[in-house]
Parts: sequence; structure tokens; C-alpha cells
Amino acid sequence: MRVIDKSIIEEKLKANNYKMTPQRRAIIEALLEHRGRFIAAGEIHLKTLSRHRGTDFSTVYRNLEILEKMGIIHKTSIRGGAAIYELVCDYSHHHHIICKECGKTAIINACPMEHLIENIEDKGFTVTDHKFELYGYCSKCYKKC
Amino acid sequence: MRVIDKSIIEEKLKANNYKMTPQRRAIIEALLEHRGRFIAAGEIHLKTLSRHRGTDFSTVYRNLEILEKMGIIHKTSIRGGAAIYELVCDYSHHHHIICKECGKTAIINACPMEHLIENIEDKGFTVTDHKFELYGYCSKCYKKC
DNA sequence: CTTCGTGCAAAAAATTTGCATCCGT
DNA sequence: ACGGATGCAAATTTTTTGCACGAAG
Repeated sequence: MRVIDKSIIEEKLKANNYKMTPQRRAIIEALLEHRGRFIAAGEIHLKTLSRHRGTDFSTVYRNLEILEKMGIIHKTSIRGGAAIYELVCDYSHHHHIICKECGKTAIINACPMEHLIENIEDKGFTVTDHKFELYGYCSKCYKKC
Repeated sequence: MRVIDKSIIEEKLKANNYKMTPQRRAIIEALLEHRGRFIAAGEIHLKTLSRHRGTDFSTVYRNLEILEKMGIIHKTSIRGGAAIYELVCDYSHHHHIICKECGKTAIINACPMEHLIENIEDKGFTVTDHKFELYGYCSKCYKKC
């Protein structure tokens, strides 16, 4: 799999008639800077501000929606909080184990899709991407429970 | 795996010092009624109302949080909307394929965890459950895109 | 009777939208 | 120029919290 970088994302966007604005670029950069970790909309907004001040929250949301729809980022939520996002198809494809107590995450390199995919398109669906998340407790919280 | 039903959930709750109230029971019943499908907090509230009118939204949220923390339900969100919930360890363990356009879902019976689990606890995490979601387009939306 | 759970009301947080204007192509 | 993108401000929607009271074990 090709290593994802800014140019690939920009290509994808252009291919879909989206224009390149400094705000959009700043948002993408913020996401890239967080490769391998989750990030919330608020944090993205903050990071984006430092790259292009004045960027509005609504712009961030509008762009996150576009990026998610294009399968470039994934959205989840931990422990009832705000939604969190992460780049998909990161340079090293991976998944997470998430501590249900403190929200700490660690990376799992194994990917179930390697063994699957077959009889799934039967359902009439076309699969474009996937999410695999493990939940449990980190060693610290496990003791407390 | 044992077939999940009301009594199992009630056992689990009691084992953790939670009391049984008609509201809580109504919420659990609403979730059970939706085995195999996702349901949003709003819908759960509605369904709960018909079983025990007067149940407050805050009660629903408080209970969903408890149930999620106990690993009885899972929480996700589709297309930027509200969070949606589903019973975990349903009588037939399964996962979903979710249409990124219309939100339609179908059930996938395959479970990646069957092939995994090994070297995961290395990270210092104790795995209690997992979520595996596929994203793509249903046949109808695929044509439109 | 002790602890947990609930309703109510209010607040906070997160997300979305309309509109006029601006900017990339 | 054209059409998409943005900022602003306001509205929605979702979720959380404090508190006094009621109910379960």
C-alpha cells in the first residue's frame, strides 16, 4: 500500500472537484500530524488555527465530513465523549485497542480484513473501508476495576 | 456462547450493585427488541416511554453509559449523526456493513476475533470486547455515486 | 435505613445551517 | 466568471449535571 501523504489526499480531493484552500490544507496537515492517533474535532480546530488562524469551527466540521465521506478519515467516539477522528489507510495500516476506563489507546498491527472480504460483497454492498476496534483495560485501570 | 436475554443482563447488573428499576428494565427491553440492529438514544427513549412513560432522557443516557461501561452495549456513530447503540454479545455474535450514503446496515456473520487475540494482550491491555465495522455502499447508493 | 436511581430543569457541549462574501480554478 | 468554500452568527441537537425526592434491596 502506498504511503499516504498530503499529495495523495489532495489528489483525491481534486479528483472529486474539491478545491484546495489554506484552511482545508491546514486541517489535513493537522490530521497528518496525528498519524496513528485519534484526534477530536476540537483539537483539530485548535491545531488548524495555528496553521491558518481564523479558521472557523464550521469549516472544520464541513471538511471532516467531506474527508470521512471520502474514506480518508474515520470517526468514532470514546466513552460517550465527542467524536474522534483518525486518518484511514495510514502509512502503516492498523487498528486500536482502547481502554474503557481512561481512553488510552495502543496500536494493533494485525488486520482482520486480510483474512476476510470474500462472501461479504454478496450482501449487495461494496466495501470501501473498515474499522476494527478492541476494547478493554490498560494494565493501570485493570487493577483498579 | 450463551444466548443473551434479560435475565443475563439483570444478573450482570446485580453483580455490580446496580438496582433493578422499571425504567432500567424498559431500556434493556428496548435494546433487546432491537437485537441485531443499531438504535439511537432518541429511539431508545421513545421505545422506553411506551413501556414506562415518564422515563426521562437523562435516565436513558445514564443507563446507556452504565451498560456501555459494562460491555453490554456498543456505541458508534454513522455519518456524523447522533450516537447509536447495539447489544453486544448478541445471541448470534456478528458485525455490520454500513452504507456510507444512506446508513443502511447489513449483518456480517464472520468475526475476525476468531483468528486473532493472541499477541494482543502483550500491550498490557486486557481485551474485553471488540467492534468490527465495514463501510461501503449498498447497491442502491453505489449506482448514484 | 442506606444507597442507588429518577425526574426536572437548566447548562454545557457538540454539531449544523443560512447567508453574504470570498477565493480557487 | 463560476461554483465551491469560508466566516459569522444563530439555531439545533445531543449529552451532562445538580439537586431533592422516591424507590430498591
